[in-house]
Amino acid sequence: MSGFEEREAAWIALNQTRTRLFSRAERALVAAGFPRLHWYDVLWELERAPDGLRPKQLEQQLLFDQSSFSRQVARMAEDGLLTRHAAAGDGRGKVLRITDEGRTLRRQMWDIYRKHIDEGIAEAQKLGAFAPILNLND
Amino acid sequence: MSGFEEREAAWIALNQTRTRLFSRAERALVAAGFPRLHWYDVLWELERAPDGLRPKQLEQQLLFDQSSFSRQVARMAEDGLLTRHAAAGDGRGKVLRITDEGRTLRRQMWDIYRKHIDEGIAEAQKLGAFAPILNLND
DNA sequence: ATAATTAACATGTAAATGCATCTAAAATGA
DNA sequence: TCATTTTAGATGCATTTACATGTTAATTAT
Repeated sequence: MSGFEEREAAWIALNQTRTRLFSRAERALVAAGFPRLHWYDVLWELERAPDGLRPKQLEQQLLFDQSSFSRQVARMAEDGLLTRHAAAGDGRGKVLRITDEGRTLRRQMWDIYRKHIDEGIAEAQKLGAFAPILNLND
Repeated sequence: MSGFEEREAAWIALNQTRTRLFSRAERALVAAGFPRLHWYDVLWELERAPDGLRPKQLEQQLLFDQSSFSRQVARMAEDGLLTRHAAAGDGRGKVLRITDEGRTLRRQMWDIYRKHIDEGIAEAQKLGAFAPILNLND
């Protein structure tokens, strides 16, 4: 049985580990002239959806603010990373699809992101950062 | 020995769990008329430092951007949550100290934050969200 | 000692965020 | 069917962010 303090400790560990890795990966991406990680997330979800996705759907999945996401999509469309078609059967909506350019960018970003995930998780492990999470299960 | 794909999976789990919990807690705080969680983080670090902290130190610990943190501190000072004294022995620097008002706000925010940590971690556990992290250790 | 470099923090500015609001199109229901 | 409500997405606007740069003080090198 894990008490409350263990959940707190697990959260702190979780949060610190993720923040550190995320921050380093973003810095590396920006330093290499690439966009930030939330661009990556959008590209990744779109790449996994061959039939495209509705903005609302993606926005909720990625926990974006609605208006921010609307503009995010506009920026990415302007950069040629995705297209916005009118949604068949729903005159209000759009369907987003990744472009070849988007796929290429995602792959390039992944090369950097992957390295940081590998290093960051390995380091966290070595530092025992996951111990509080493991402790939840006793 | 854990291979690379396991680190990826652990990262995805980590990231999703933290993002979800963080997002919910922030929504709840804002809905209750409180500031966002990075305000909380600053207050918490200051509360644990009876002699105060230098902005640079805090900024690096919390992985803030330098200029953003400078303005963040200015806002919090304006709201009476912390004070900025000249640093003894360093004419360039400041020392930040939490105020009583800051302590009160932190405690109020914690009541909400704590609940979300408890629920969020418990839910993640129930959903098996930590499995990929546990898998790292086989 | 003093000149050159580095460090701490602030600020100008352009871009991003998020709340409130708007428009147009479904869905609901009387 | 026609009026009401809800939903998808865009946009105006004030706040926030982050890069670049400025200012002042400490450190280092000559």
